Amino acid sequence: MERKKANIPVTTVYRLSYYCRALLECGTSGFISSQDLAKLTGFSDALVRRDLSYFGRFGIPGRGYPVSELREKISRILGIDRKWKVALIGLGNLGSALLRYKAFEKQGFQIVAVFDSDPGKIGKSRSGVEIWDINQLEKEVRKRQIEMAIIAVPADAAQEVIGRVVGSGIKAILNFAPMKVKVPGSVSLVNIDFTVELERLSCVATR
Amino acid sequence: MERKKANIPVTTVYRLSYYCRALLECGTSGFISSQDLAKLTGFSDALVRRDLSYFGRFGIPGRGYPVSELREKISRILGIDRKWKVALIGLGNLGSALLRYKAFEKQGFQIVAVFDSDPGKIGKSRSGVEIWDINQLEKEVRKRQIEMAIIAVPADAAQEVIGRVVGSGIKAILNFAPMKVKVPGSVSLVNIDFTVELERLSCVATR
DNA sequence: TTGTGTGAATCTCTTCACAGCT
DNA sequence: AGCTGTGAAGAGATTCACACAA
Repeated sequence: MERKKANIPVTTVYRLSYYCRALLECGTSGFISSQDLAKLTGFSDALVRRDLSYFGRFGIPGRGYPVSELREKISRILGIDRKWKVALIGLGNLGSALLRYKAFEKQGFQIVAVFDSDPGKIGKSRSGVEIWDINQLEKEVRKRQIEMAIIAVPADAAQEVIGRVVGSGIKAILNFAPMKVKVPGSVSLVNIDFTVELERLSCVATR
Repeated sequence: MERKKANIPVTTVYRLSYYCRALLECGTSGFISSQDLAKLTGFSDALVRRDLSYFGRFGIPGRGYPVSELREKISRILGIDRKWKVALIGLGNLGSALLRYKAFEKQGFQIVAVFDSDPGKIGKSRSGVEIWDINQLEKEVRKRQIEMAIIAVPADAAQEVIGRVVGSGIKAILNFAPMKVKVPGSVSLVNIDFTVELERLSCVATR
């Protein structure tokens, strides 16, 4: 295990995504300076250098960072230098939209199974993916080696569903349910809460 | 204008949403302590008190915070003590899901017009909301007094669309397009970027 | 006695500024 | 000359701890 990330700001990880995205627009051309990468992403050049320095010394003084190499390094750090098999849980409005959302697949996040509790949906398939009863979760996760779950169920079902997901051995959860769910420390959880973001917007717009 | 918010951490605003949500589960019962509110939300009690203290002295030593009153105060601060008229821009997968998503309406965010560039959609209506040509944006915003926009268009269209939205006089934008867009300082912008969040998850899960 | 509100300490993140590498 | 990598300073956010109000 080469990786040991002690004091890396959470905000750094978040910015890495933007660096990576910006680098995709730089072709494979030779080098890019922290200043240029800063301009492309809207952060400061010092911050770019600091962020990258947490993971090694990728730059060459007087030149900058080698574009392709840096992109690969960041991809590796972000864990997107490979495919992730993902279970989508909840096939309501949002779940259906996420299933059809092509950007996930393009980034290497493949939805390989959908789970729902509606008997009218179970057994069918959508966008080429089979829909399973949530009771089959553990079995399918094992069989298909699913490593990540996207939760798109109503708030009142979220905690129970997440309990099952954790029980199935999945260690990475993206939760869209507007609800503070609890998971063990060994499980990574990222929340996307539309309502909270809307309220944040409404708050800053109200000042 | 009573409001003047100098040094309030951005994170505080975000937590207010969670406090508000937790308070909804407390009925109208008398008082709640910072400790109890902390337990309900997962933050520390000192943080709860600090957060609330930015906006006034709502608590009573020895008792706690009056539940209903606090809920009202926070709603006012968040700007959700009223209705917001919202334009949805982009009626693809995500846009359609957002239009049907009931939680927005329930929180007082009413989608009163949809805009798209697809001639096949323009002029029709969905979920009881009319679909307009994006060229009609300025006119409709004025006519309906729309104050907020939700952007659900592809990344490559986002900056142009947001330019138009800003031009129409809207001062609050929730952007789902995976793209760092620029807006003038007078406009509030909140981004929800699925890909960035997925990568963040993949990163922390990879360590 | 209980629990708020808040200075002071601590911890975390960002910027400054520059030595040193190319 | 140009740009990285990084100590040190600065800014920001959180926790500590306690005076004081009910």
